[in-house]
Amino acid sequence: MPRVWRRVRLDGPVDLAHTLQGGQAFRWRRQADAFVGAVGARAVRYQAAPADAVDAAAWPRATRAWHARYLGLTAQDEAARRRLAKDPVLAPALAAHPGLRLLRQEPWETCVAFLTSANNNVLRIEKILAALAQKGEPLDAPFAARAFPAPEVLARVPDAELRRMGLGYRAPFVRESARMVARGDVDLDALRGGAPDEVRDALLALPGVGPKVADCIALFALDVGGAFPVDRWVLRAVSESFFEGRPLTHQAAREFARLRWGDDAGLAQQVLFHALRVREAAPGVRRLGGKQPSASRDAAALPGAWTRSSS
DNA sequence: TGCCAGGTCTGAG
DNA sequence: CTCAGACATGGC
Repeated sequence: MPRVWRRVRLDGPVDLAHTLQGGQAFRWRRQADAFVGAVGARAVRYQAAPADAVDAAAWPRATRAWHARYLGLTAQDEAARRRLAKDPVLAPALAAHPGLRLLRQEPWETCVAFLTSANNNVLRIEKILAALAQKGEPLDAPFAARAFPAPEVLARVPDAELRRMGLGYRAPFVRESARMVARGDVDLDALRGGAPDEVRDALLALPGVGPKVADCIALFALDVGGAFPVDRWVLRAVSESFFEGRPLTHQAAREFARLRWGDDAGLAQQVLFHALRVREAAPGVRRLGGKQPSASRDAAALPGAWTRSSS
């Protein structure tokens, strides 16, 4: 099957490093000044646009729209950002990271990624997903890229092999979830755009999926903007920024977010998470951009991004 | 060398 | 219903 490589200019500030390797997605690789990976059945290469790049109307609109959606560069995303900017407490963090976007990823891959993320660290999550991806179809690209293996495929991988990939005790979770999704017991696509509570409850049926992972899948893959995943970082951020550091339950943090930000809670979550992690520069956290992260560096947002994708 | 990692599951109270 | 502990694995 012939592949056409297209080069598309995307508008809007995108901080590729922080967006693609900031804990939302785990399969992007840095290649010189670009990021290579796969989204669904497309191999993709993202790169900051040259400063003198000019837009061209002839470039394929559909492809551009597709990438704009994936990278969180739609008009809706901009609107959400503007609304959140009115929150005086959130505004500084938001302004400090103008290029941080909310990705719209593939549901099944996101499901497995965050199943894997529980009680795990980013480096290991990346390695495990890379190993799992070897079960997927290779994509035609000038770099190594594979589609993420379908649930039917993962459901057939023996438990011992999954463990060998580093999944450990999560192996049966992945296998059983794969089986359930393959059977249609949980229809991920049907949950797209649903109400946060309903989507979450539906996802909780999957083994290894608890409240936090469910909200991650809802937010990063199912267009549930009001989903507010509460992990240790976000819990801390909410407590410190809004409750003077008082202890807070996960549920309380989530309800607070829903009340304060409504359908924009998810983007707020990403901003809070990212701001805290950058501030901490915690050990084990990848040094983004290969340098000390800093607000000024972030503020120098990229004017756009080039993409290549087979179509 | 231990501790820790974008939690979840389980059993006890 | 709330709440410790356990939980595979490997990086730091």
